[in-house]
Amino acid sequence: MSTIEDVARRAGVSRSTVSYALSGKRTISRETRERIETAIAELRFTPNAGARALATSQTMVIGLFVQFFEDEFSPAMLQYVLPISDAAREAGYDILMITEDNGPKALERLSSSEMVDGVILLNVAYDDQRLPVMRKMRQPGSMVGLPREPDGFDVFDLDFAASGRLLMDHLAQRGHREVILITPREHVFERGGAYAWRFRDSALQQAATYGIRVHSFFGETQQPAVNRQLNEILDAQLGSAMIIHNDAMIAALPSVLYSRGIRVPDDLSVVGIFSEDFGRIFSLPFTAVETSPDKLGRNAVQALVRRMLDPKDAEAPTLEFIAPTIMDRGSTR
Amino acid sequence: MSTIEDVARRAGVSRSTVSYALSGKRTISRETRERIETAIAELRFTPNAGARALATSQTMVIGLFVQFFEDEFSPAMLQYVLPISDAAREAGYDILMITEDNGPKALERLSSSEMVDGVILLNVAYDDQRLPVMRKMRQPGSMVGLPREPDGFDVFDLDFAASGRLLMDHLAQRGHREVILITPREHVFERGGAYAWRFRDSALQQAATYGIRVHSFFGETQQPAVNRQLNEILDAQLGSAMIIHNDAMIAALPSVLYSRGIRVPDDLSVVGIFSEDFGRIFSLPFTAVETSPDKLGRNAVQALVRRMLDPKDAEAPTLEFIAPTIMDRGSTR
DNA sequence: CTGAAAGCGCTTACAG
DNA sequence: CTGAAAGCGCTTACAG
Repeated sequence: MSTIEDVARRAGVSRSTVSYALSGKRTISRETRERIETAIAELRFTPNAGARALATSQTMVIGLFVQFFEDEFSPAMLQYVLPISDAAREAGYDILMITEDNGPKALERLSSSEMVDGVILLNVAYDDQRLPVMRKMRQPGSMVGLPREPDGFDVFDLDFAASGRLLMDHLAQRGHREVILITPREHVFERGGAYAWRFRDSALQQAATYGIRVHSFFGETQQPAVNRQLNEILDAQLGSAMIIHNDAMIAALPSVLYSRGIRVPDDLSVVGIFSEDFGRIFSLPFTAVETSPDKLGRNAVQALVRRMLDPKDAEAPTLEFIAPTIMDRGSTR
Repeated sequence: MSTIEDVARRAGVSRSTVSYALSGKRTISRETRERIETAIAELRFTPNAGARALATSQTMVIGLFVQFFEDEFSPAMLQYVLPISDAAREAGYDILMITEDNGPKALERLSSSEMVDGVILLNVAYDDQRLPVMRKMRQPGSMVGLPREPDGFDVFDLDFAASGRLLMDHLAQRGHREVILITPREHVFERGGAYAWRFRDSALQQAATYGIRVHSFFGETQQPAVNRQLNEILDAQLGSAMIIHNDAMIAALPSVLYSRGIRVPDDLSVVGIFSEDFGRIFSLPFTAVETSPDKLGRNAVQALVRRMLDPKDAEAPTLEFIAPTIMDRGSTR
């Protein structure tokens, strides 16, 4: 690997001139610039990242914290990770991916060793243990998921409350008076997955205004429990429509419906909340609120990049709830 | 952020002594060591990663190259990424995740800027464009997937040839004489996904030794084409058993079978090749060869760590094919 | 058992 | 328009 010194010698200039040619931070005569450029090309020179980080206090790396919970359905995570990685690269950043169980400790380590210029937290919980660490570190952070005290950070999430209302409206308009609601597992509520109760509570409230009766269940996330529970719920014949806010349950639903000979929407109306990608992978024929993981991920990167570029800029942190949209796949009547 | 200088001053020693206390590379008197340790704790000191990398020429970061192809089913990728990330952390390394389309360019960039100590390539193709870059760089690499010329690298993959034979044996033993084989998409063969033909060709060859007739199809990977094709194939009633080497097709199969009233194994025997995790996520009730993505990922990390620790050690690169094992889920008779 | 100093490869005020 | 030099925060021979 050649260094900036090698380039300078070859081009017959000083190291500083090469550096400035690279950064464009001062004007270089055309002739000198060309000599430098050919030297760089011939030597295949790329600045050493560690040296540059040391000199500039910038690593051009973003720490991405991915959490996997037993009580959640893992395939959904990739839909956030890929757009984030792409958006980061477009902005000139690489992604250091952290999957450690001990998030706070890992955050502390990345921050104090200055390995990253900023971090993105995925799947943030209401009383997320990583938040206290975030408040103390000098690097900015943005997050997907709503914490109890979002102040000071750029927070992005789907508007789950509006989503719950929207789906209930959808069913109310079609005359449904008794609805089955399947939520995430109870444990998700307990450990502070705010999306779970934000969606459920608003759906229940909206149902009340319509006088709709709701039968609510905590859904399972692992087979064979998922199929067993779906069958039990269908056996009970509790309503003319179902709202499913649970990836594992809705992924398993088509085969259960088939096996029971239940036709959608003729025998039962079904709506859900999942991303277009997820729907395609699992061939889900259900009308649903689009969860837009790509948009959430890209927004998180964008906000973070703005803060990393201009740490002084105390521009008010954004708390952005993406408005839900319904993708009608014809599964209601 | 405090530096080693701050620690040294507070402990009343020199910077070098602090550094040696940290690395344990020379004996420090008990008293001095304790003063240093308390100073480190009080200041919450963590060595600056960039400075350390510059001084040692080691970043303690592994570059992980993840490729997503249109012709493949994406949810499977996570099963490799997570075990790799965990194994890397256990060995003291962080993961820089690269998802760029232009793999060779990204590899060049990481290597020449010395951002990583080594790389892992996932989903390697037969004539992978990243290989030529790998040969020129000074960092070691290991890979999952079989390239045309694996020499010089640590390569790990499932033994797909043995897998094809194993499944054909399984069906032959149960008396099947006419078998449907569904492979990856044709495009996977064309772009050099060696796992595709290694599996198919050995299955066909083994069938020939038994005198079994095989109807082979390139499977689709996107809905609604997947369901349509499955229905066409089932309509044709070509055999008493199916071998499916295609994640999207086998994930969609249960609902198609249900909708047609085909019972497994009474009406049709089905075997596949997928990981336990994948089977659980998609609730697949099919006997299958276990693809062991976690083992492959961990082995790749292990081999890479060995080489990173001891670059001189020209120990012969390993080409390891993991022996397939069948997980019997009772879907054959 | 410990310290002073060189060096890793950059960037950027300071000077001309 | 360009160069010499200090400095970023570590590690590690060299010396004692």
